[in-house]
Amino acid sequence: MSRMTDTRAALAAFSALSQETRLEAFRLLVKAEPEGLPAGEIARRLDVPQNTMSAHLSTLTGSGLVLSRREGRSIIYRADLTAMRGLTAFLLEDCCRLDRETSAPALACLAAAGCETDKNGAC
Amino acid sequence: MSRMTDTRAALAAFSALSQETRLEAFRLLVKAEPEGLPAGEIARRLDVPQNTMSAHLSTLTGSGLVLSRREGRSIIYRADLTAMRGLTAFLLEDCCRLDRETSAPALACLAAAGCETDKNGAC
DNA sequence: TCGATATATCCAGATATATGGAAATATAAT
DNA sequence: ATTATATTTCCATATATCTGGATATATCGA
Repeated sequence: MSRMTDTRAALAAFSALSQETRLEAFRLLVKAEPEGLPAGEIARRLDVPQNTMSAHLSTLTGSGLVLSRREGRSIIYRADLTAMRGLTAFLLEDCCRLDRETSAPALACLAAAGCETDKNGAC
Repeated sequence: MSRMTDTRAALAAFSALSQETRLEAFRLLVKAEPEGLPAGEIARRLDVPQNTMSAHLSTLTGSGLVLSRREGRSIIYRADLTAMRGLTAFLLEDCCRLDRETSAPALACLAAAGCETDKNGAC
């Protein structure tokens, strides 16, 4: 399920990214791939109280754009590039009116253009 | 200025697309390219009161994703595919960490993959 | 077990957004 | 001029979101 199948997921993703702190956090996490970052570190870097940041991270996680795992006392957050790719595909299918069959190679094309690839070869 | 240069524009765009009625309206407008649709028609198709729709269209216009022009008594709304492309590029630069120079051909690549092209050959 | 660290949850006030009735504006036709 | 049409603006209410203090939970080390 790497594709944003319904509007629901897209709405959640857009909503998550429509808040400054969350957008910054997400960009931070994308840059921090694939290691990810602990919640406290994110809060510190963005200079936001930890509980406020925690609420935002929860929103990001709920939107599907971010994943988390516990590691000792820390909780490590990671950007979910697959979901990100899905959101981009959703946008492309609207913007460029690409259908599913066409957008798949289009995304592969982006991968070829230099972006990070996962095990499936997509960006 | 076809590129989403700062976070401001991206935030406004994400915010505009994070509401169901607006997302539907935007998708409708993308499909209606390049003719566009009058406000009333959009309201009718989405079954939303015209003043409510007007407020949403105003938000979309303010975000830069949608353009409008008066035509007689009607006001015709159109999706701004250039802005749309900018938003996609913003996403790609985060997701795939493409820089400006790389994302340009990547977008052209998408155009080649079958999407609509404008006079500059981008999708 | 106790204290320290990392994070989440609870809660409430502040702020922003969504919604739609009523009235205003702009254009067109008669 | 008057009336009909298309849309916006005004305004108030309802709803959702943001924020951060206080507190709870979970894990680790001594």
